[in-house]
Amino acid sequence: MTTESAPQYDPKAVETRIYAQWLEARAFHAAPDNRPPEQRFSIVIPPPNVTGALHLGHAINGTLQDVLIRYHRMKGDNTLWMPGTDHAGIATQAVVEKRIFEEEKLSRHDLGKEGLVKRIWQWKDEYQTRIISQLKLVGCSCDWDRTRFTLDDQCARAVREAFFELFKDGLIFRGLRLVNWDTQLQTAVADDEIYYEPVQGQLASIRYPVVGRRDGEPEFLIVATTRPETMLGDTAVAVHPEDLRYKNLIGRSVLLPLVGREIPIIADGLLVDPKFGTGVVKVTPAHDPNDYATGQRHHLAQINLLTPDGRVNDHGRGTFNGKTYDYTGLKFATAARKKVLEDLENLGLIAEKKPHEHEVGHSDRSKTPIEPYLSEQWFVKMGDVEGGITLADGRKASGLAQAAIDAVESGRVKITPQRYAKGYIDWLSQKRDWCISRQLWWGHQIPVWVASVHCNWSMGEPDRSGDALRRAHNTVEEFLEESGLASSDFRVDEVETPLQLRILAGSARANEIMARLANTMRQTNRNLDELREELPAFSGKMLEDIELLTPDPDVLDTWFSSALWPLSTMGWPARGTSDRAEDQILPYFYPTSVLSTAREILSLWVARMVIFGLYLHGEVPFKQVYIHAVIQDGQGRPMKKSLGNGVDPVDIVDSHGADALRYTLASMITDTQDIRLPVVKDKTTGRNTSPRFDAGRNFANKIWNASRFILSNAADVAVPTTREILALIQNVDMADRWILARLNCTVGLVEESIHYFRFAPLAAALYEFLWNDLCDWYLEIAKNRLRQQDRTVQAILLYCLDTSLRLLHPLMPFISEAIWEKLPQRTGSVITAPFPKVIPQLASPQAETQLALVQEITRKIRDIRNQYNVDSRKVLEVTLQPATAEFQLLLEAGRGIIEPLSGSLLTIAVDVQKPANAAVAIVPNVQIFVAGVIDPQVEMQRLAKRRAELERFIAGNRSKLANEAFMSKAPAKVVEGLKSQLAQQESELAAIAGEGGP
RNA sequence: GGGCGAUUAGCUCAGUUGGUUAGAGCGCAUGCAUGACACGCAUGAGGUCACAGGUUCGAAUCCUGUAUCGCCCA
Repeated sequence: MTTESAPQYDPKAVETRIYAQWLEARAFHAAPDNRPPEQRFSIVIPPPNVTGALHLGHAINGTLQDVLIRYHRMKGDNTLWMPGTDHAGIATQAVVEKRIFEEEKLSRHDLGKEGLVKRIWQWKDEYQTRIISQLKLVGCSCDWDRTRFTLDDQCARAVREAFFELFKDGLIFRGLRLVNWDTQLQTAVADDEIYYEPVQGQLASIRYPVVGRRDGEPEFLIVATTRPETMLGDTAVAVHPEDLRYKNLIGRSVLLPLVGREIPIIADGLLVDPKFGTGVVKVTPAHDPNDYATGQRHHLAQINLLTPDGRVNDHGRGTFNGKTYDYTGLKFATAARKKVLEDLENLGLIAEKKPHEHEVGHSDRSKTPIEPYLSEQWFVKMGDVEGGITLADGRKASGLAQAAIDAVESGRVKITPQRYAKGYIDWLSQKRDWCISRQLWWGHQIPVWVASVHCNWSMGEPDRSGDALRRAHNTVEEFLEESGLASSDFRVDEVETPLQLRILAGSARANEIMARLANTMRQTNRNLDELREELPAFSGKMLEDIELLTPDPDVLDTWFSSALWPLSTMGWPARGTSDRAEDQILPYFYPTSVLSTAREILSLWVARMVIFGLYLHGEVPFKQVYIHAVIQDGQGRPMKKSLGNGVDPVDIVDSHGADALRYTLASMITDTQDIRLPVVKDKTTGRNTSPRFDAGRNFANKIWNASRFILSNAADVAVPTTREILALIQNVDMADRWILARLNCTVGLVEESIHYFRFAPLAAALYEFLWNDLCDWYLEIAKNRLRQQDRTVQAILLYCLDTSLRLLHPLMPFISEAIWEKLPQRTGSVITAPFPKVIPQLASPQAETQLALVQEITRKIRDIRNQYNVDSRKVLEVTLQPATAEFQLLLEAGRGIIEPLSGSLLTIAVDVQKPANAAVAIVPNVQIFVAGVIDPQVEMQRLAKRRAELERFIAGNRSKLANEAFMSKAPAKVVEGLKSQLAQQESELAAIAGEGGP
């Protein structure tokens, strides 16, 4: 033990060492044991993307989770914090591609799929290491032994199983739908990966000739569009059914310029606003979401004009007025648009062109404009299903989305703050199918294989019901069974286009076998011997019937694996069948206790975890969702790389220490949705920081010094037990009683704050007790008594310190451990010390009232000293005149506090005379006279100010008490309070008047 | 367009079911090298609780509307 520690707390000197000690002690590791469910606590970390390093938002969430985790660990719960990272499909691929292009001028096509994926794995290794080391620097006590990655084997197994289960039950399907298409990365992207930007464009009005025009009818219908190139794919024009201008034309048709296609004039009240523009709208089902919906309503053809890389395909040509127009190969929204406009202009079919600003969706990853694109994708069916669905626990639900809605509405999952539940439910209520396929290289391959039936014998029999497919089907099943797979490992069905079978690999082994087989079949010179070696049962018969076996080229949306995170990290689909304790974590720790995350992924991630949890495992993934506030800079802008306003948590750990970072962040986290952190550039390091973190550093330093003081004054005393303290308080003075009551109160506040996720009040409770109560008052009171080696004070101080360190530990783990080590006769680590409990016998409202009076008197005397500029070393002669003998006793008891802390010598008496030339102050029931400092003018001012205040209060209170409505309706307690307050104010005023004040 | 949130001291924010004189930290002012701490101590100044109505004996708090800023979903 060392008591000669430095006068300034140096986080660098202890943090690394202490973290290593915790790891060494395996303090973060959790394994199932026989504790009952109510004594288990688990959190799965929202896995940070391996895209890049952590930012302050991660530090906030890491801090909050660690507070909960450390608290529950100390409470004696079996506590698991499951860590890991997310492969973040499109984001990571885009970042790595961009980096490789910048540094080596190589595209993904130059590297090839294998080459690129290898490079991304390198990137992932680097960033995962970095992310984990950052979390460690912040002090996070995750069970690192269990660290998972969404693309590792265990997670991949869960993904395959989940896909298989959903598919089997008809909840995954393939369909031709309009998706958001990134023409640069050439993949579908999710709605949340799109940002909208105003673009200065042009609104062109185009004339479509009416076919078979009759007298009195217009020659043209005029449509306005900002995307004229899409007209090539128009399959209708729409008017409002009630629009008298066009009523007669409904059911007729127009001739599509340039293309020469006759397209119908339809009536649609949803698409068309008759008051807007000409009241005629072109309909391009394959290139606009609203038009797509219209097309569905009216069974219109969908003509896709795009190639995957964003050029016009073969549909982009036609003949009009005897002339051929061809746009194939042109970039859709640029070159094709220009040429379409030119050609229309030449034909005299442009009625008007005017500038028009509109919002254009851009891909968040490639920054290029998004095109709505009609393509074949995989979807999870979110809506209600006829006959309902069966969840893994046997319960029924009308559909996946509905199951997740029910979970929140029934309270099985609680969302805090509650207002966010609405957004969750609203989003799910749309029950929109979830597009889960992405045309990327980085991600989970969709566990589906497509077998093309051999042409030799299928010729002439291309119908679905034909023998050919049935035979192929049987062959595949036979083969798979011969390969040693159970029928539960795969599924062959979904005959989609003639002569193709889909084979779903539902297990790792099935997937592996399919890959081997596909590989063999791809070879021109099929080396069957090699395959036979591995699969002895392989007869070769398959090759007669199946021509080609190819993997589905797509990967899964990242959120698919993220949605499985609570399950996959705990080993699902293994359900703890083995005897090894390590395999039992799913039944033991699932459902988890809390999920802490930011609001932006409430629907994308949280809702989907609930869906998969219920559907695949029959249980919600977490009982509580806590949505934390989002950090912004001082101007309320999000912290962004492009704005250069981000603060790196590692920089703050470096400059202020992890505890200061954690404390400061927690102190800012309230129920509001945003928190602002003024950001400044540090002049010496050039890095972004914030003066706000000084608060945390100062607090840590205060704790350090208070501890130093206590330990140096009680070095040879053991920390008393609660029992010893309870014996002691039978015979202690008011300050001792008071500080223990305050400590006890703080325990309650801390527990309550953590329980309700109120992190700012948690930080405030710790601060107020340690700084205000303990340091500012009790330590000062104790100083004299310590000089006399007062054993009671020593014991109480050590008891307070010990309890405080435990209370502090969840929020400020390093410093609490560093000081804990110095506690006399203490063994072990604070990380596993029992968390303090509220002890009713320690509460003492009486001591709190008594000390409040003593503090008030002390402050009044200090105030007078200050106002009169009396040297701090000069001892003041002060007379206290209590209202009653009872108060006289109280003041006598407080003498030992007031005198040293105000630098005064007290005379206390009920019937004392006010000394001449004394400054006066009044607190309830006590008059204070400070002798020998009077300056009539200053005194006059002091009293006048107070008198004015009093008169205002008194007037207000009197009028309230005179108000009959108030007296009859206000609760008695309030009236009583007001009356006694008024009495005090009146007596104080009288006292001031008695002084001959103004 | 729909939903949600914010507006309280110079700055960043508390203020739990309406009830005594609206609080904190930083900053500011004054004084202080005091045997834990100047990353400190003591004291103080500083507020028409965005605005306008309403409910109530009583409103920062509840209701309605307005303004400004922001977020989420389309």
